[in-house]
Amino acid sequence: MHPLLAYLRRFVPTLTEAEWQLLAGAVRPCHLARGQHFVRAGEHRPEIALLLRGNCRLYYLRPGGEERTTYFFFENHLLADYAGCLLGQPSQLNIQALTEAELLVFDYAVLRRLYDECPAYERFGRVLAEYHLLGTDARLTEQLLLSPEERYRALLASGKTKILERIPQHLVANYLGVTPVSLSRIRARVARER
Amino acid sequence: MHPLLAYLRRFVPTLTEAEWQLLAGAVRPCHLARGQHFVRAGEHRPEIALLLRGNCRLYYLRPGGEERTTYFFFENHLLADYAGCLLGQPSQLNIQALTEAELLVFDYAVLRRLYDECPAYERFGRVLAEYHLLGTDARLTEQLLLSPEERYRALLASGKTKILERIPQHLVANYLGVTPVSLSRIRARVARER
DNA sequence: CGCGTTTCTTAGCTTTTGTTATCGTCGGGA
DNA sequence: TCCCGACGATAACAAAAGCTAAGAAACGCG
Repeated sequence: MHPLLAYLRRFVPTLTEAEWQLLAGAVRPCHLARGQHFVRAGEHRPEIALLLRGNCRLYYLRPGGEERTTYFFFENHLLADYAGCLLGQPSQLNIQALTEAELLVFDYAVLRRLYDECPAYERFGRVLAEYHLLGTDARLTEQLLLSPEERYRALLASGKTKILERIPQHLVANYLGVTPVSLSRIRARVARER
Repeated sequence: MHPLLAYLRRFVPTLTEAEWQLLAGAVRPCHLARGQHFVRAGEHRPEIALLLRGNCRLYYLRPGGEERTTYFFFENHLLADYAGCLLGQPSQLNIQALTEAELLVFDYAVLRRLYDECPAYERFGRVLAEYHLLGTDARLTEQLLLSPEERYRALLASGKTKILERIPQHLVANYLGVTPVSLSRIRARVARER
């Protein structure tokens, strides 16, 4: 099965072949070299991409030019400047390939039109937004409820081993909301007590 | 105009009177006394409420029984255990009235059925989730990018004066992810330098 | 009006984090 | 093979936050 169709059906199991064809023609492959950007702050890039292979990071530039990585993308996840798509504004964020990456890309405008023309896609849009809202909300709650050390332990305990296995530690530190030095100390503390 | 209809039309301007009638019959008023809960952790309460008057807080219970407030609701905002509605699970969170409050309530099951039966409501569900996702995402980003003092300054600079004017400071501290004592020090620092 | 609760500030002390810098290791590229 | 850059651990110091406690001010309620 086409990987994007499989992705859509995870959210809308009833999506028919005919409905899929409404989007299929707009999909094009895309390759990113390691270090290459999918979108940079200031650009407007109203495109949605399914990551087939490799991984990417989402980061912001702080005043002074310092980078802060807040999210990671792995195989079979969507990546996009979602806020930029919804608001029609330039991106605030940067998405960059951490490894070579293969994508399937389509214009947000196509999906937006399908929202009007086909209820199955409107449903997809709803369920997708709901799904991401749950994830973002859980992560915000974790930030507000847990200390840095507790957040690191929670990451250890959670199923997200891909982050710890495949992402450089100083980026994981950003993701947890601490400095790389601090995460190194936390790791030493946690390791010591076992 | 009925306040809930006005709310729906902020997200779906084309909603017709006939479509509104599909939901209108399921809506009932609800009153909360100061301190009373709309939902408590452990309960399942698959209901959506529009807050007409008063304000409420959303908080979690940490191990040990300590409360951590992470969100505030004001007039003309929806409140619900959204995750519990979507997942059909008991609530992880608590929503409590900080003042006397007037609500309009309807069952999530009704909205869920309208998703299937009426495209206008499916659209409402999508746009609502997208809107909340943008807000939650912005707040998560703020947590990851800004220091506590920067977050307080950002709250001062943002339009959310209602939070600072109408919410006790120790709850605002929770909302910003710091202790009440620490927020008091931050305020002293910020005030000193002007 | 008076009393008690809530709210906020301040202080002293401890713990953690941020900052800067150094060092060792690893890996890719010339 | 050599060199340079990226990555991570560690140390020393400064800054900030957490914790506990005490006191002042504001508020609600009887």
